[in-house]
Amino acid sequence: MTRKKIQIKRIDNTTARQVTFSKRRRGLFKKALELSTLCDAEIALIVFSSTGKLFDYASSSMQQVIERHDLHSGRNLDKTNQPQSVELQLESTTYTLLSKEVVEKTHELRKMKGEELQGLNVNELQELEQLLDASLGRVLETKNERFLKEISALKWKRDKMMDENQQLKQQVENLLNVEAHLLGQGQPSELVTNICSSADPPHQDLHSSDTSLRLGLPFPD
Amino acid sequence: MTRKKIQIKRIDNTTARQVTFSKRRRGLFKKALELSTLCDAEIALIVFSSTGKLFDYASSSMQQVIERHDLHSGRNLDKTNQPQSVELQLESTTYTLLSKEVVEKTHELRKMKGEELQGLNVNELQELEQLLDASLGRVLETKNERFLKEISALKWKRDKMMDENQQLKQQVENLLNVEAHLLGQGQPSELVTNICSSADPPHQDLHSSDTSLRLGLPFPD
DNA sequence: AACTATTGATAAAG
DNA sequence: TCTTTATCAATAGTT
Repeated sequence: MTRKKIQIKRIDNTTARQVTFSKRRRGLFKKALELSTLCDAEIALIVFSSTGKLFDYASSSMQQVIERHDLHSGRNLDKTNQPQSVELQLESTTYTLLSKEVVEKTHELRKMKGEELQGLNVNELQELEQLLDASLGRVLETKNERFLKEISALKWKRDKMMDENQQLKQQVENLLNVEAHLLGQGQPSELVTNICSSADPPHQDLHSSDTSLRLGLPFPD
Repeated sequence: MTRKKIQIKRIDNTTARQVTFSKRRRGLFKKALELSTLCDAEIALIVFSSTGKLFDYASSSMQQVIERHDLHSGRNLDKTNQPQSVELQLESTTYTLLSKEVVEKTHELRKMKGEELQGLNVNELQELEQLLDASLGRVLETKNERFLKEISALKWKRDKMMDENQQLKQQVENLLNVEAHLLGQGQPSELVTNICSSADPPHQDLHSSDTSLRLGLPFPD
């Protein structure tokens, strides 16, 4: 479909899979809407992501489309007799699966937090170590990016402020010159000298802003 | 979408509508199949043409997907009356909770694996870093314990073997003495000297067993 | 999240 | 309905 043709088979990389899911899901729902609009069709679309999140669309009402579908599939094993047992069976199956998933993910999380290492052999510990190390690396990298970004932003702001200061100083000087001229004096007043020197930052500050003091805090601006 | 762009609104011409329906329906089903395959999603698609003909697709089973969808939408708008509604309501609630838990844990796991860091601010990254660091520390500690344990066990075994060796050597010597006595010789034979020296480990081996070569492998004994 | 080079889908025509 | 073809749309890979 684009930069390269892809095989239609499960995408192993989790991130790539989620990105593709997001893109294609939108496309699919758009197509469903277009078909129902263009051709006056009644459509229901149900999608569960691999993480279990639900997305759905129905041109009319979901319940209506499903009932119409049930009628078509010759399923009139209706509601009043013993059908609920089948129904409940299905529900409990789904429920059981979900429960197992929760249990499994909980254990995995505990292992990743180093809280449940007893059951692991040395090989598994080694693997976990590598996983955590890689993860930590990514976290540090991301944090680093944020810091560098913040530093750039602050430097830019600082430079801008310095420029503005320069202009303001110039303005003040000009105004003082006018004042001096009006008063018939050749020297600027004491007051002015003080203002200028206190507004002028030391030069070494160019490479050591106070950003370092804020590391770890969310962007304070 | 081709020879000319079209408006997404009902196609009035019946023939054209049917032609478009046919083409787009195929496309839609293809996309649904691709999405479920590529992204491991559970999908159900129901389409009724304007003439009332049914087309459907489900990645697993239609009933299963519909069931799951019903549970998600926390429906108790059931079929008969409202007797089971209390029961189903409870199940729905539990189901919803479980589903949310799965989604939540999935995300947490992805964060811990460093695969989903975009949504985190610097503070959260910092916390995650600490968590991973602590976890990594515990894993390393556990691994260390295992290694030390293995080393102790091996040292103990080695010492035991050395003792046994010593005893055996003594035995051999005694036997040789007996032999020498029987043969009327005062010196032990060449053979014995060789055996003793090759069985005697060098002293520095006390502190460098071959355990290091097995680091990372499960207890080889 | 935005971009873009490519592949894919499809409107119109036969 | 099928095929062809000119175009428009979706999206995989990349940044």
